[in-house]
Amino acid sequence: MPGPTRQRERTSEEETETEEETGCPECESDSLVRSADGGGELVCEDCGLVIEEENIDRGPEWRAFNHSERQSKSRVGAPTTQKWQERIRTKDAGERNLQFALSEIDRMSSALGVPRSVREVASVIYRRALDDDLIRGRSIEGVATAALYAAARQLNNPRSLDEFAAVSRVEKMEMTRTYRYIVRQLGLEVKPADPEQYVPRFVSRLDLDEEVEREARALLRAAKDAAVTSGKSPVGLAAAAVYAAALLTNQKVTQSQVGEVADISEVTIRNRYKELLELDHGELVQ
DNA sequence: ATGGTTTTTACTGCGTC
DNA sequence: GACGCGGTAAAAACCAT
Repeated sequence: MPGPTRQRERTSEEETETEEETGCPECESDSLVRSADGGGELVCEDCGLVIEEENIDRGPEWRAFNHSERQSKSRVGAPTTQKWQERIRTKDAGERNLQFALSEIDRMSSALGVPRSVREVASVIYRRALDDDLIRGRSIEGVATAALYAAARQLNNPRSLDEFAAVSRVEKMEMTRTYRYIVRQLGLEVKPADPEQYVPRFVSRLDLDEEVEREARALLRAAKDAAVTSGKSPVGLAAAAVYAAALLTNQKVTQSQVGEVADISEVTIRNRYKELLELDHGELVQ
C-alpha cells in the first residue's frame, strides 16, 4: 500500500519556483512574457502555456470589469456638420477603425497571454471583416473580440468565453452574437475546442503539478475515445478532468477552486468527473 | 418557433475537521 | 459551525431543426 503522501499546503509565497529565464518547458521557446492584467501570469508567447502565476485571486471578483473607465480620449462631441469634416471622417474612418481595433486586439492578447501568432491571425480576420463591411451596425470592440476569439480557437490556443468576458469591453452576449456572425460571413473554419487545451492553464492557476496535467489529459483522451464528450462543454470537461486527476494523484484541490478558475459550476464538475472516473475503471487508460 | 440537451441556480443532507 | 461533497428539481442557456 502506497502511503498517503501528505500534500504540501498551498503556500502563496515562500515557495518560489526556480524558473527564471529557462524558457518554455513545453515548446522550448524563449519568448516568455508577463501578461498585463488578470494576475500577472508568465506565459509563453509561442504556445501560450502559463508557466507561473503570481496572484491567484480566488475572490468572487475575477470576472468583474476592472477598467471601468479608460477610453476618455475618444471624445466625439457634437458633429459640426461641415462638409469637409464629413469627408475626412468617411475617408479616415477605415484607418481609425483598424488602428483602434488592432490596439484592442493587442491589449486583450497580452491580458490573456495569447501567443503572437494568434494576434496576427486575429488581425487578418479583422481586416477581412472590415473589407467585407461587416462592422457596420456592430461595435469595433465586439468585432475585435470576436476575431481574437476565433483566431485563438483556430490556432488551438483557445480561451473560454468567460476569460474573454473578463478582458473585453463588450458583454458576453454581444461577443457571441458578433462571433457567430463573422464566422458565418467570412466562412471561417473553427472546430470545437479540444478540452485538453484548457488543462495546462487550469493546472497552472491551481498550482498543481505536472502529474495532474498528464492524468487529466489521459482521462480526457479516454473520454474522447468512449465518445462521451460530444455535446459537452470543453471547458467543463477540462475542469472535471483536472479535478478528477487531482483526486487520483492525491493532490488537494476542491471543486469550488477548480470551478472558479474555469468558470464552471460545481454541479457540472461533479457530473463530468464521475463519468470520467467511471471510464477510468471500465476502459483502459493511457 | 420548437424541442431536446446541457448547464446553472438553489436547496438539501451527510460527514469531517 | 463552516466546509467539502453529493444529490435533485427547476430555470436558464444553448443548439439544431
